[in-house]
Formats: sequence, structure tokens, C-alpha cells
Amino acid sequence: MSRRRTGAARVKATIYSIAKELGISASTVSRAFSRPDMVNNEVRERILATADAQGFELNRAARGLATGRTGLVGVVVLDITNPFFPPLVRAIEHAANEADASVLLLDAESGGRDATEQLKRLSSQVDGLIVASPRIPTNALKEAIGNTPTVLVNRTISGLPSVVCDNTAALRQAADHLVQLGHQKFLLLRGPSGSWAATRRTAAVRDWAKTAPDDVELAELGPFEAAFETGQEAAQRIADTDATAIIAFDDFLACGVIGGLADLGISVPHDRSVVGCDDVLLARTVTPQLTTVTAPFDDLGRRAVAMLTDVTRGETPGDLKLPGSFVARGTTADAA
Amino acid sequence: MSRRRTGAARVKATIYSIAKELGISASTVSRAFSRPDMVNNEVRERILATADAQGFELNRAARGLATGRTGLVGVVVLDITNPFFPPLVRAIEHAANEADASVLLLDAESGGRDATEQLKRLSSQVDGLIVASPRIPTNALKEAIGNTPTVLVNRTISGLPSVVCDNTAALRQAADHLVQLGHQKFLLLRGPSGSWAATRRTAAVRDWAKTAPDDVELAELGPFEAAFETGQEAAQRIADTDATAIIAFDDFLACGVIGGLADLGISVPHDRSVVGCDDVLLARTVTPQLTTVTAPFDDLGRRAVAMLTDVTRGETPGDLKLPGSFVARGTTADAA
DNA sequence: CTGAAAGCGCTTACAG
DNA sequence: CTGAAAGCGCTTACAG
Repeated sequence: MSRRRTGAARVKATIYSIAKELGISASTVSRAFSRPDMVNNEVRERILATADAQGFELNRAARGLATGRTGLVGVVVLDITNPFFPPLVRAIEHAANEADASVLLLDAESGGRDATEQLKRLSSQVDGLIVASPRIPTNALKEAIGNTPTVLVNRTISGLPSVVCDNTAALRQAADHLVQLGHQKFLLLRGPSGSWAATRRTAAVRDWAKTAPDDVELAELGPFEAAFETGQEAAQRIADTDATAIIAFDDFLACGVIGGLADLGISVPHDRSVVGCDDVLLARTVTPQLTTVTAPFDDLGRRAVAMLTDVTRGETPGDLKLPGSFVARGTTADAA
Repeated sequence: MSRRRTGAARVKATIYSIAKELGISASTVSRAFSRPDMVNNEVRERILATADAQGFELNRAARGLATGRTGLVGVVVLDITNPFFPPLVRAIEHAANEADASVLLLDAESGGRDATEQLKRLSSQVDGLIVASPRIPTNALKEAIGNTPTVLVNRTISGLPSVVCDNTAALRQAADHLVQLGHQKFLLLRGPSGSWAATRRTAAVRDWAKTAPDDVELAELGPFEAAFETGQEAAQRIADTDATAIIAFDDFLACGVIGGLADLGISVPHDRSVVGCDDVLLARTVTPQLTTVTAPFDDLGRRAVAMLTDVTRGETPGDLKLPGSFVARGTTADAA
């Protein structure tokens, strides 16, 4: 379309076609885009104008071949369908765009193929990787990424930088909040075994229990998959306990529990209080809204991209912890 | 890592390093990957083996520069955070992977920048575009994509192929279902004006009403944004009507309405019945589960990719309609 | 089925 | 600040 703007620009616009029209060298045209400060102001203006007129779009493949960089960051998520990931992906995309990079998405579960195989292919196509995929085994992951700069999200592997959400303090707050509401019998629903987040959250709640008032009792159930159905199915077992305060691994599980309890005629927060974790979309679209711990998705994504940039520059960032924050909503109330 | 597997492979693995080790030409090595059937079986085997030993990964930028194709398909979504899109993106990604392509994701709302600008940049980086972004104005969209092969999802623009979900039949079924439950007073909550889906759904329900039993009355409210809060805020207005059967533009709106009604002490499905549309994750994680119309995400994505392949081949596919299907769950019941 | 060679459109060290 | 030239790693028409 834009090619028709000028009569001269019948051919595909390249740095050469621009150079020719302006009677200058392609090197200069190239520099006008890759290192603008290296070229004379006025010349640059004319180049940009001509580029525009010709409908020039820099050929990324050519640049990539010449520089060895693709301008792409690979984002690997466990399952884009899990509402935890979209806000993260969006934040990453936003940050990447600001750095003039694009996001190559890989849904680790979407492939018929082995996720590791796919990851390996991906690695060679991107400048760096942001991996938010708690399930890929450490060794497979390490092998697949080779020496592609990588930042982990919500997972730690020695030797790789990571940015994680630390909910320890927020979970303590959540528990304290329940104590203030008069709860004494607590039930922790543990997350999937082998999940980094699950381990941390369990530890946080147990640690809290040690310093809790004497009349507080903490029981546990699990591990559970982080899924609605899982929570729903667990409702009976939960109802069989005398716990009034339930701390679920995540929002999914929490919502499932609430649904399952409802089926049993047990009402939240009237009969039991439930708190989730992550504050995914779900948490605000159930009625009543879920009391939970908010994950700082924006920051997680932003910082992950920033760290990746550092790695690319040869720096060796450490691990970064961002705190989640407790938010009391409708599923916690006075102990019955 | 893999470079260290053989002593010879100190240098970066390329078709040349492989050719050299094997004493053959780079052309043959190249063909072993790009057109395997053109090279002798045994030779190909040796090439593949050596490639593996050297840790060779085909340089996509170089291939892209040579062929003019990137192996990338751009996927533009309105808002990845809206649960309608992730299942679609996943299906697209899956299908693209099978065609040996990767997905470049663009969240139309994620940019500080103009979505159109971003789209334009994206276009030049991909072999084709799948656009599921109902908001970008037609003209801006057309200009931005230039002559990049494009397939639209859930939107039609003359001159561009599209795959859309047609819920007409399913919505009629939903309405009939409500009639069978004894409902007579219907209320349609219309979706955002200018939205393709909203227009279609409104038409479907109105058409149904024309052929409905005489004692059925259809009132309307709207347009509404497809958001939980919007539904919540509309609850009072809805409660003020005498409608017992509420057909919401989509699941979000429906869930919001249910939440808002609950706040007013009105219970769904006891006092009113509500049906949504799309069957996003949300629909199955609320209690009771939402009666709604399921969108065939997998097919939408799969077909979109297939059509894009066709366009790339120079074919001109038409518009494809895939039907949604009605699913009765917990938010519809006998008229009070 | 295989090889030699040109070309894809950039970047950048080098020289000026 | 600018230009000439080599190089990035593939693909493919052409000749054999």
C-alpha cells in the first residue's frame, strides 16, 4: 500500500533504495536506524522522511543475521489458560515492547510435542527466555535452554536468576486476620508437591502457626492440584474437620472448596472462612469476592524483563523477591 | 554445552561446519533440513547425526533472510487478561507449532503505544497475522496490516477472511430452555456497541423472540461493557424489571449480574435465571456454575491457523462460521 | 542427487 | 560524520 505513495518506490524499500534516492551510502541509512546519534541530524531527518515515504520497514531477519540478536524474548508459561499467567504475560509483553522487543509465546502444555523439545527450538530463536513454568524438570530445563540468557519467574534454580513472589508476610497477615475474627481451628490445603510456590506457602503457614496464640490449631490436607474441581471434591473431607478457617494453596483451590462446601449446604463465610492466594481474576468475580493474597503481576513481569536485559549484558543478577499483599474481602468473617 | 560433545565442534555449528566435517557441500547440508527428500537417504542420516553431535540449531534469521519468511505468526488479542482469549491463543499456538511456526503475541491493550503502530511493526516480522481484537478500528487495522496475510477471529471485515463463532442457534436453544422452565419475561443485556459479537447476539435473541410463544416478552437493557463490575452495577436496574429470565451478552456480564443481584438479596437461580455466553473459565468456577453457550475455542484457533496457511499459499478462503453450543448448568431453573 | 555461486538486507570495523 | 566492503548463515536457480 504505502509503496504506492511515491512513484519512485515501486521496489521493496530497503536501506539501499533509501540510500539511492538520497544519493548517500547504505551505511549511513543503516546507522540512522541502528545508531541514530552517529549520523548528522539533518541527514537523519531526510532519511527518516524518505523511509516513511517509501514505506520502509527494517528487516528484522537481516538485522538479526548481522547482529546475532533477534529482538525476541521467549516467554514460557505452564498454561496460558491458568489465569495466573495472562497478567504476567501482559506485563512482560508491555515491558518488552518498551525495550523494542517482541514476545514469542510458548505454552508448555499446548504442544503435542515434548515441551523440552519445543523449548530447545525456542531458545535458538530468541535473545532471552523468561520461564514461568513450574513443572518442567530442572535438568530438562537447564539442558533445553543451553546458554540462552534466562530469567525464572516464581521458581528458583541455582545458577539462574529469578524473580519470585514471596507471600510469607502476606500469608501471616491473612492468618492473623483470621485469628482476629475469632478463628482457632485452622486448616491448610497444601498445593501440588514439587511446586516451588506450594513449598513456600506451606512453610509460611507452618512458621506462622509456631508463633500463633496457644489456642490456635493448624491441621493440614493435601497435596492438592491447583484446580477448581480438586477443591470441590475435597469439600467433604474439609467439612469433616472442625476447622473454621481454611487457607487454600491458591484461588482456584479456594473457589473450588467454596463451591464444594456450598453443595454440602455449608456457606462461606457464614459457616467457614476461606482465603486463597494469587488474586487471579477469578478471585474478584466470585460472589462473595475472595479474601486472598495479591501477587504483584506487573512488577514480576517488569522486573523479569529488566533482569533479562541485565543477563544479556553479561551481568549476573541474583534472585529478586517481591512481596504479595493480603487483601481482605468477602470470604472471611467472624468464627461461627 | 552441546558444543563440547565433540572435540572438533569448538566453533559455532553451521551448515558449513557440518559440511566440512563430512566433506560435502553446504548446499547439501542445507537441503537436508529445508528439503530432505532432495538428498540421498544415507547422506541425510549422516548430516543429521553430525548436526546433532555439533549441537546445530538452524539459524532462523538466516533462513528468514534467504526465504523471506520468518516462521512466525503474529497473534493479536484485545486483552490477554480476558479469559476468552487464552484458550484461543493456546489453540493457535498448538496449531502453529504443528506447522513448525512460532507465535508472536501482541496484546492490543498492553502497549503504552498506539496499538496500530505496534501492529504495523509486528506485521513486518511475521508471515501472517491472526487478529482477535474487536476494538481496533477497521481502517486502522487495514492500514496497519498492509498486505500481510491476515485472518480475523470473531470479526468480519470485507476483503479479509475470518473465522467466527456463530451462537445464533445456541442462543435460541438457551431461550427455548428458559421457556420450558416456565419463564415468560425475558431481559436481554446487550453487549458493547460496535462489537461484532454483540450485534450478532442481539439479533439472534430478537429473532428468536419473534417466533417465541405469544406470552413471552422480551425487554432489553444496554449496551454494557463486557465486565464483571458492569454487570454488578446493573443489578439494581435489572431487579427493577419484572424479568425472570436474563440473557447476558457474555459470561462476565452474567457473573457480575449474579453477584450484584446477590448483594440485593436476590438469588440465582432461585429468584431469577441467568445465562451467559462464551463459557470462559469463569463460567465453571462460579457457584452455581453458569448456564451458557460454549465457544469452540480449539476449532476457532485451529481453523484460523489453517486458513492463514491457505492465504499464505495465495488462496482466498472465505468466511467460516463455527457454531457455539448451549450448555445448561446451575444458573437457570424453574420460573419462580 | 550434488556443488558452486549469488543473493537475501542488514551491521560494523576500518579508513577517511 | 560518512563510505566501501566484508560478513552474518541460510536458500535456491543453475549446471552437472
